[in-house]
Amino acid sequence: MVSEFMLQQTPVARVLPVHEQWLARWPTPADLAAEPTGEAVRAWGRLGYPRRALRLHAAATAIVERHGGEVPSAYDDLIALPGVGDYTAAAIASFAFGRRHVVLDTNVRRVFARTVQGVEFPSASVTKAEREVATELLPDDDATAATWAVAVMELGALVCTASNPRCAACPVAEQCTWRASGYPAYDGPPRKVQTWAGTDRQCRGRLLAVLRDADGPVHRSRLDAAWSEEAQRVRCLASLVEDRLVVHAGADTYALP
DNA sequence: CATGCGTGGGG
DNA sequence: TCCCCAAGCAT
Repeated sequence: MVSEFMLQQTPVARVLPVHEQWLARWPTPADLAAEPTGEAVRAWGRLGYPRRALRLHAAATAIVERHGGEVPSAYDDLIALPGVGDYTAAAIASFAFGRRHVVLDTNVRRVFARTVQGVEFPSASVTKAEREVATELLPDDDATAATWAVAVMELGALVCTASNPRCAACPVAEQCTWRASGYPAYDGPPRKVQTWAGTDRQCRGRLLAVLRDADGPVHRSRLDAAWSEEAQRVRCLASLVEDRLVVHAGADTYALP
């Protein structure tokens, strides 16, 4: 569950060391739930999207309150937890508990887009037809379905990659529609790339990094020095407070919660 | 359904 | 150098 939260939009290589330290410090949900949320934010480090740290902490708290401290195995219980959506609920139920679920992440979607649909990339959002294909291909029994889910996902992550796929090493290359049709280039709507320089997201990251790297509360002037554009800085600090990633500690000081 | 939300590595 | 991302979620 911890790894799934961390892997939501963050590459595996960057997750590994943080995941290891996290589990050494908080081996159970109760251990994490007993800490202030700010400790989770600090331990999250530079994985990005720090709201995931708050959600993981909130999920740990909910697990203690609603499930006796044990991570639930049922999809419906999992998806009811903060920060757990369809993918994460299915992944935990399947990978950790061996249940039969359609695990549909970006890697799996790409594998099916190529092998079944014959296109280079899947659509921007999951379609009904796409989910039906994934459901139909899923093996019937729990154990085989769970193995299938992790196998297809690894295939997408390691072989059927977004760029420079290693088709020579692909076990289903002979069955791949995209390959059979001569690797037609992607011709859908342009895939959106998120801007970064000068955005609120960058500003928030800078501000939070100051607090993360400090031992205790920091003076407003330290935050002022981290971002020169005042209106944006003020707006972003307010949004961080609103998001509970930062608290107003004193008259002119801020801290992690 | 589109948008906002971090970060640093690789092509 | 610069661009494109990488195992989503909540709103």
